[in-house]
Parts: sequence; structure tokens; C-alpha cells
Amino acid sequence: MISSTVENYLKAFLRLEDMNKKASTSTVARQLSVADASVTDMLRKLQKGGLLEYKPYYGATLTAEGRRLALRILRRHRLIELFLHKVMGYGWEEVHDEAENLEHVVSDLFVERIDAYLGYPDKDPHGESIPDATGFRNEDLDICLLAADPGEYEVHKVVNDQPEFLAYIERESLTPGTPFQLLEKGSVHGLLKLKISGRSEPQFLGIEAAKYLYVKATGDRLDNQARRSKQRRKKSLQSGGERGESPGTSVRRASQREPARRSK
Amino acid sequence: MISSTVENYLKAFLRLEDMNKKASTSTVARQLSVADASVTDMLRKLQKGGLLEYKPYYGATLTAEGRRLALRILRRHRLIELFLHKVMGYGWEEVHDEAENLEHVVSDLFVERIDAYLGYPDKDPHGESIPDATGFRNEDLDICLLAADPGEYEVHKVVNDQPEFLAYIERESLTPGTPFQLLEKGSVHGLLKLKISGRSEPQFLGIEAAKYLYVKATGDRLDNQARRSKQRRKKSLQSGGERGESPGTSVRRASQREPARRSK
DNA sequence: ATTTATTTTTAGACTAGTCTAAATAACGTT
DNA sequence: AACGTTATTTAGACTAGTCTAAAAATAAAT
Ligand SMILES: [Mn+2]
Ligand SMILES: [Mn+2]
Ligand SMILES: [Mn+2]
Ligand SMILES: [Mn+2]
Repeated sequence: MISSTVENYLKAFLRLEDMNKKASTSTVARQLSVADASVTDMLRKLQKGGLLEYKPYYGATLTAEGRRLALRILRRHRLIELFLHKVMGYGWEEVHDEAENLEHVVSDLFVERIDAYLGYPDKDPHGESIPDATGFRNEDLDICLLAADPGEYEVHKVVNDQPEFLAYIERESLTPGTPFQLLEKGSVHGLLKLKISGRSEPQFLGIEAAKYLYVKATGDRLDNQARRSKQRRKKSLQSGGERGESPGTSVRRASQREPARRSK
Repeated sequence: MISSTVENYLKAFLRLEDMNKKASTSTVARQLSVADASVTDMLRKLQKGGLLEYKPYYGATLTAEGRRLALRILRRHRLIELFLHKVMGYGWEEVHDEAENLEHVVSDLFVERIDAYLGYPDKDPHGESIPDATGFRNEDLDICLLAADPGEYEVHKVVNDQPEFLAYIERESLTPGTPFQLLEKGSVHGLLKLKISGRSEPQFLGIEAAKYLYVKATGDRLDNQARRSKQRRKKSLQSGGERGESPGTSVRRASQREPARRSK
């Protein structure tokens, strides 16, 4: 059996590879809050287990099998996050930590149940894509708000797990799915000026925050499909206290799954 | 932090004490499927941690603190079982194993959420009582079907975790809450003859099975309060395939909690 | 009251995961 | 090309949990 420790390591490697950062001993160590020496040990162990290719002093890359397992956990993590948010009434800033534990423990039956109940979703509450059962990820391209030129956009994903940060973003109404206009960058030092569609007043956002926001151009001139039709509201378990329901969680039927996963 | 291993040990001790069996090294070892020597080690560790009182060669009893922790896990276990059954559409024979893992991992928030959502229940799908947040258990007395004389009864709880056994009991329609009549015992070797209320044909049940069924006398002459008024049906997540919804899951508001827990 | 059988404890070893501190390799400068 | 800095690996140790096999204690039976 594969331990939850190993699962967390694999997920960390996948994440680094996704960001095109090389998976060095120290970056993994930092991500998992363990000592560098612990990572070195684990690298050798995972190499021996055939889950990654490792050349000492040179870094590591996941094998097909390692990648498969990593995607399995990533899928669980994000499905569980969505479940906690939609069904259990968790705030989007509360889901990550709980999912971090549940992802290793829940049965396949559980995962399939929530997957079906949620309608085979492919976006978690933060806008990140949920791999399907075969490991396929429906990645649509987005750009970092930092790199965006003034224009019309929609928040696509928020890549930061810190509860405080997420709570802040929610207060600023910049949860995934929100359409807005980027007005100016840098006119005020370190700030972006933007306006949420429908509002009268513009608002400001720090560079540091913009770093974690990814947006999609929606410029009412470009490809504007059925994008504003996605309020799929599910009745939730939440006892009291309305929680912000982050929209933008598009849904795809299980039947129309894409064929494969590229093995690198 | 308290490990899930320790939590499982504590739960095993509690269970043995509940059955008035002495918690001997070997019985605990058998229950947890570990070697006797492992239990001895753990006994010393738990003793040192103040969770149980242990005299070598003489067995062990939980301290107040150990009992508190054990009840906490028992509560989680049973609440989660009920949640899986009522909300996630699990069959009552499927809930135990999943709960056995989740009980250690889920946050207090999660537990409180499902507790509130289920209406502060005090019976799990097998008819076992769910301790409240203070550790109090609403134990109403029942008798083992083996020891019962012919008469009118209602199934109260089924104390056996084996999926096959539970599936069998469900096929025989003897889930908690079912009213029936015990007709004869032992007329046919090793079998009980009984009839479920409303049915025309009687049915037989083996001694071995009856051992695990606990019943309450309902004999329409005795204390028959509002007992037949408990269809509280909650809409469940179950995708397809109707699952037997074991009734008899009475509900109590959080407000009217009983005062205390006796410390032995 | 011995002897025999059962239960429990000890002794010693193993695995997974982690750490700190020291050694070594790789890298970026002069 | 030699030097100092940074990253990585090694060495050695620790904890939690487990095991098997042998020793010791308790309980049962002659
Ligand atoms: Mn997350
Ligand atoms: Mn995790
Ligand atoms: Mn159970
Ligand atoms: Mn358990």
C-alpha cells in the first residue's frame, strides 16, 4: 500500500512540474515543510519504487506511474474541496486543509459518489481543473493578472492556499467566474486598478495579490460563448451563515471524456 | 497529537469495558489484529500517557481522560456512519469500514456540520447510540434476541460489523426499528421462528445470527409511546439503486442534552 | 502440591519517516 | 583556475509501531 506521506510527495513533484520549475530537493522540502535530508531519502525510495527518475544532484521527474498516482491524489483533493464547498457548506478558504487530509483516506466509492453527485465537475472552488478518473485534465489557458494588459477579463483561478488570502479575495469579490475590467496598471505604485462588471466604483489590488490571480480574456468582442450561464447552485448542508458560492464551476458529463493522458 | 493508532486502541478498550469483558492483552490484540506483544508495549505507553491504568498481568481500565478520548472517536465513528448512510447513500453494510478510517481524520468542523445536519441524532445505522459532544450516551435497555421469550418486539440494534452479515440481516428485513413477533425458540434445532408485523408468513433465524440482534419488548400491552412515528427520511446523495433505509434512527435536539457522564 | 497449559511480558529486530550536523558536490565569482 | 557560496547528500540518531521467539507469570489439572 502507498502511504499518505508518499502521496503528498508525489503531489508536490507534480505541482512543481506543472509550474515548469525543476523539482529540486530544496523546493520540495520547503513545500512539504521537511528537512532537505528527508527529501533526499525519499527520492531514493521513490526511485527504487519506480515512481520517479532521480539523478543525484540533478533533480527528479515523475515516471508515468508516479504521475498517474499524483494525478489520482490531485483529483481526490480537488473533488473533495468542491464537495466540502458545495455540499457541506464550507467556505472556499476552509476546504484546502480538510481536503489535504481526506484525500488519502477516503475510499474510491466515496470519490465516485461525490463525483457523480457534483455532476462530474472539472473545476474546484479555486478554479483549478479536476483531473478525471483517467488522469486527463481539461486545461484551458489563462494568463496571470500580473501579465495582463488593460481590458475585459474574468477571474479564472486563484492559486494560493492560505485561508487569509482567500478570505481577502472573497471580500474583494474576485472569486473565480467574476467578470471585471482591468483599467490601469502601475499608475499608483504597486497597485492595479480594476472594476467589477456592474459596479460603479473601481477598486485597487496589490501586485502581490495579482500574482496569484489567473484570468481569461472575455473581451465582449472575442470568444464569448455560453460563459455567463453557469449558476448551477446545489442545495448545501450549511447550517447557518451564507457562504460565498464561488461560481465558474463548469460541469462536464462523464460520457464525453477525452481519450487519453499524454505520458509526458 | 494523538495518533490514529492510539485512537483505535482506546476504542477497543472502551468496547471491551462496555461489554463488561476484562480488557486483557490477548482480547485487545485479537480485536485489532496485532500481536500480543504489540499490545503490551502500547499498554505501557498509554499508561505513561495517563490514558489508562495498567497493572502487568492483570489487565487495564481506561482513565477518565482515556475514556473521554475513546468516546470522542466512538461519536465520530457513528456519526460518520449515519452520514454515509443517510447523505451519501451508502448501504448500512458499507459504512463501517469507511468510518473506521474517516473517524481519525475529519475535522471537528466536519463533525459538527454533519451532527447539525442530521438533527443531532443519537442512533447510528446499526442502532448503536451516538455519544453527544460531552460524551453522554443515551443508552436505552434492550435484550439479546437469544435471551428473549416469545412475544412482541422491535429490532433495536445489530452488533456485528461484517458486511456479509449485515447484508443478510437486511435481506431478512430485520434492520433496526422493525417490529416483529417471536413465535418459538428451539422447536427446530438451532432456529428461532418469528414473524415480521404485517407479513403473513413466518420466517426462521439461526441461533448464531440471533446472538447479534438486540431487541426491545414492544408488546402492544407495555410502554408503547410514540414509537411507530419515526420516518424522518432525508434526501440522500445516492446516485442510483435504492438502498434499504434502516429506520429507528431517533433524533434528539442539542438543547435537551442530559447533564453528565459518569466517570465509572 | 507438582506438573502442564495458557497468557503475558521481555528481548531484540525491523520499517517508515523524520531530524541535525558534517561532508561533498555544483555553481557563480573574481 | 582557485575561491567562497549554496545546494545536496551522507552519517548517525530518534520515534512510533510492529513482529517473532524466548522467558516468566498465572491459571488449570492432575
Ligand atoms: Mn487545495
Ligand atoms: Mn495531503
Ligand atoms: Mn461501526
Ligand atoms: Mn479507526
